[in-house]
Amino acid sequence: MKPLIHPSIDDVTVEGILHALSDPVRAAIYAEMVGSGCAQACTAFAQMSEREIPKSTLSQHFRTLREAGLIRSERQGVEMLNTPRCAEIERRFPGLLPAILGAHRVQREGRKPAGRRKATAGRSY
Amino acid sequence: MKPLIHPSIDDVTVEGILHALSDPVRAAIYAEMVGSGCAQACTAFAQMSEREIPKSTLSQHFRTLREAGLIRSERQGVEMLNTPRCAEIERRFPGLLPAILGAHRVQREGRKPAGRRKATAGRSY
DNA sequence: GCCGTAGTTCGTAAATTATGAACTATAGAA
DNA sequence: TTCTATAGTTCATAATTTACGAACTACGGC
Repeated sequence: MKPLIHPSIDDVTVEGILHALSDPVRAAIYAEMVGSGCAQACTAFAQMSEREIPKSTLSQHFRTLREAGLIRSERQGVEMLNTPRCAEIERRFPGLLPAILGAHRVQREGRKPAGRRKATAGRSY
Repeated sequence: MKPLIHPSIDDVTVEGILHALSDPVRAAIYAEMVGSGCAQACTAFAQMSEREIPKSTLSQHFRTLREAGLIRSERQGVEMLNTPRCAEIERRFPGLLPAILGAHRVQREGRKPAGRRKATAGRSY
């Protein structure tokens, strides 16, 4: 097994991030990961988009997220724990992730009459 | 010539926007277009990325931007005038475009000691 | 060692993207 | 009106990327 590739934060590019998050499955995975707060195994996302996602595909999605610098993956026993690299990215591209995640949220919630999402100061992904 | 497709703002998706702007050429075109303030013809961007971009490719890039809802293209005499749909998108996905353009700027300017970019209130793409 | 779980890698089919060549639309001569 | 040049689009196809099943690797019990 080749060692996993985690780009240094300075090598993370906007293109890479946008590309990674332009796929609905990866966006959902990432949003869920950020939302839950704690590290999660890949399997946790197999049943994400109505249809079961094949594990080889899922593996590629995680690789894309990882190589875009969005997440860090660490083997923990038999499974792989993934954690978002929010803080680092926020330092490099201030406001980018909150804006993207916020937009995805707007889209999911579909133009609701009045959103219950106040603009809390600080990290409000 | 088929009539150009401009999605209604409600059909614009985050995925579409991210995908469109995840290409460096398109991102550069869009940034330039937003920066300049005025409508511009496609040809204006032929010499964008060091290497001359073939016009068929350029045409596809504009189509992608257009169908993602990022720009509006109108024939004006022999050429095509393109204008960004910033205001509409800002209303649908508040903060998304400024964040992306800002991040692209950070990347271009490459970690400068102190940026000369104050956080002006209002539209500061 | 053997088994089960969790992921990765490989090979190939399917989908996207890039680009030259041919075409369309428009403006301004001749 | 026809000719010519400019600006873009469309088409066909080559190159690149993505999806996913099958085979493989890694780890933790038993």
